[in-house]
Amino acid sequence: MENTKLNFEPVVNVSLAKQISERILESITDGTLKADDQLPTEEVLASQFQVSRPTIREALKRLAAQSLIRSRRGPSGGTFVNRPSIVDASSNLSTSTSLLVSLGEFSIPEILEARRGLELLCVQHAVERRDEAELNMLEEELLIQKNQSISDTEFCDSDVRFHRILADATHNSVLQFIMFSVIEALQPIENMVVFRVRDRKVVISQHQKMVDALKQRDETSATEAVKEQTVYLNERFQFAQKMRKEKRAK
Amino acid sequence: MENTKLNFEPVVNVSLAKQISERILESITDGTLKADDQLPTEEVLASQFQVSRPTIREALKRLAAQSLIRSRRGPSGGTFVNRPSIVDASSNLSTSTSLLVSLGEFSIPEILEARRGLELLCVQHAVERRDEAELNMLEEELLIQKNQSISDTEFCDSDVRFHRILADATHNSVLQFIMFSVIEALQPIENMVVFRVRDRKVVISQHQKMVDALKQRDETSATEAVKEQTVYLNERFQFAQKMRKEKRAK
DNA sequence: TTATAATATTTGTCAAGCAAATAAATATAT
DNA sequence: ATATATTTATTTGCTTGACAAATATTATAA
Repeated sequence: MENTKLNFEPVVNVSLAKQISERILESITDGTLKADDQLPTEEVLASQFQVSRPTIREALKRLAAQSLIRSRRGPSGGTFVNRPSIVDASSNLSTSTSLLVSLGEFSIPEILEARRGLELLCVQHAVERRDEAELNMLEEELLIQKNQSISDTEFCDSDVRFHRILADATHNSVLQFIMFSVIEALQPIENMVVFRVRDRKVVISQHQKMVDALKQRDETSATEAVKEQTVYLNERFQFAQKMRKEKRAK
Repeated sequence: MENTKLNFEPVVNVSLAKQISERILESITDGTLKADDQLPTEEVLASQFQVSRPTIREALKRLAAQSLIRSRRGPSGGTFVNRPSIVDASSNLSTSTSLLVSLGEFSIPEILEARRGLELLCVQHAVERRDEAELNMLEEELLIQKNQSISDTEFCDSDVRFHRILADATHNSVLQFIMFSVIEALQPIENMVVFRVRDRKVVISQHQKMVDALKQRDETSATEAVKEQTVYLNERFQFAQKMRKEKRAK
């Protein structure tokens, strides 16, 4: 028979630092701690939580790793709550996505499929909302890409920027947030696998078609260009894979 | 005139802990450290990096915060590299997305627009790839939702699960990854703003339509259902906002 | 042979203090 | 009187040394 009187709370087997970081995180999410608010000094926190300073520091480092807080030394220094920027969150997302990619949790076809869908989504909105500044920036990148003397790395960097501008042109920060991370995390392997074999000119012509379509607010044409590029990348990827297989067979 | 001889490297002004965590992260991303590999003990790391143990611990905590490593005490204990799971990465993403949401970096219309696009993308693939198990799970959730005696919280939880199954049915782990986080992070505010006013029956009928469409692999109907739901949620949101405004005017 | 106890190893935590950065207050020189 | 340099106080950054707690291995005893 169960003893209903003995309804103990589970004994915490979580490190103090983790508990503390979670408590502070809670204060941030529930609004008790707002952006740019100052936390008590480490010493005060230590006495409040009844732990030592190193333990407090470990807890703070956990939060700093997520760029939720920042610290500065000196008087009027201390630890402050960060205004969480989309850029910071994106870069965090990128690193974890990159890791998932590099450890093979995502397959290349899956990635290409996802990118295709997301990018189609982006251009649909971008066609409606793009402004002159974005068009100019896209043209600028195109100019860089057309310059045949640039290195592969420079070309890839410009490619990433191009697609980021495309995401910006949606004027939807949620889509921007997702696309920033996805592009940055997924582009490297795309390039590694696909890029060496593909012809820059084809990619440039597809980019040109996108820019033209955006200029004329022609959704059909923009969509077509994205699809063309995905198909092309897919082909190149298949080809690269076949090459590798043959090389291994030798 | 510049002295080209004096081409100093910039003096590092980054904390030791951060530098160390970055070095270890590098080892993980470049494959030197593989999943489940054991790191040297804290003491060894301390002597390798020529710093104290607390500093090493701060560095490790940064990595632990991103669930990149885990630690266990005792002999044959130590610190190990985590196999990065999509679930872990998703939950990390969710927390940072939630934060961006709660601090108003994303507006509700933006969120709804993004969700609409992403969900349309999902059902397009789900229609083709869904299997019997997923259909059954969706039906199960529908049954729960139809039960009028459940609480609002239970209904919302089921709603989240429903949309997660929808993402699973794409059989694309990249899309799953993105949708898991987006759904989890964005649903709460959707519910907060939208749910109290909306009629469960409408939502259920939309869900039913999605399931039916998936069953018959009818993309048009599935797409329609998603659009219907988005439009409905948008209306409810507008209404809720209007209500609040009038209340404030009183 | 099996159960129990001792032991060694490794992370978790603490204590106390010095180092370094930095803003504010103070002193000094012009 | 103003500008500049110096001191000082405060706060994080980091170190040393130590003990506690968990836990696998080994040794011991029934």
